[in-house]
Amino acid sequence: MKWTELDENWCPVARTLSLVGDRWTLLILRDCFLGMSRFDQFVASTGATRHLISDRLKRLVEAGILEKQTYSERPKRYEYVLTEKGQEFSPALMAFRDWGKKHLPVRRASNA
Amino acid sequence: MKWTELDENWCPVARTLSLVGDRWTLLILRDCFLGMSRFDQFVASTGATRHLISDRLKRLVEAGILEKQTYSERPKRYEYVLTEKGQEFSPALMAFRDWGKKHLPVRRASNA
DNA sequence: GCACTTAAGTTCCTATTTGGAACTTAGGGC
DNA sequence: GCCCTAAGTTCCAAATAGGAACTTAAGTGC
Repeated sequence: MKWTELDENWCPVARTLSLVGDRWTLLILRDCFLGMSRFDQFVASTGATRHLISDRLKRLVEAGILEKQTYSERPKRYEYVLTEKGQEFSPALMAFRDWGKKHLPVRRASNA
Repeated sequence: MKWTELDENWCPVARTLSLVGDRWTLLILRDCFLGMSRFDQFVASTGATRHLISDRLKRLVEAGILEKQTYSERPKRYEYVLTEKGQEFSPALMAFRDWGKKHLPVRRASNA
């Protein structure tokens, strides 16, 4: 089964995963909650390839989780902002954050 | 960047994703919360290949999220159960479920 | 008015992962 | 013996991801 086929699954968790069940997608959403909105910010922050960021942003816009807005007409420049639907994803990221803080502490002292 | 390189990231969300930021991994966890524990159950329920299930179960056990237990000595048979660390992942799945129920309703009447 | 820089992508090619089906191992049931 | 179950593993083709360079449309300095 392909993961995109999960979109009509009986289970709401599976349907959610068909949209965001992907490491880079979730990292992009994390960045949005941290206030980022531009292509190159996502590339730099996630460490994913431009290719991947491009693809994932498209999916997120199609899904109505992000909205592509023009912030400069000449030259044409865009940014991606969370829709209300996207905003409502925050409890999931909070849960990930809390679990990570508790169960996956960084072993290095203070490097970053 | 490979996703496994996220494990020492400064961000707890990223570190969490390095373990479970994968559609099949999260579906396996969902199944665990639904009471499933056996290899073939995961295969049937998720629709992933045996190959993938095998790989993801290994990772989850290594990460201490699932525990591999013998439920039959002869023939050797195993099952996978959530550790406490794994149990504590439930808020994240709840958040996914709630978001999916609200924003991704199934369009078909009642097929499954 | 040419070279350099920025932002947002796209393209190309290689490398890694995934998908699908068959095979394996160790018994049990008839 | 022959088929069945459970938990994997193996093999090969297909899809996806990684890396780096290229594109487009300006703006900046000189």
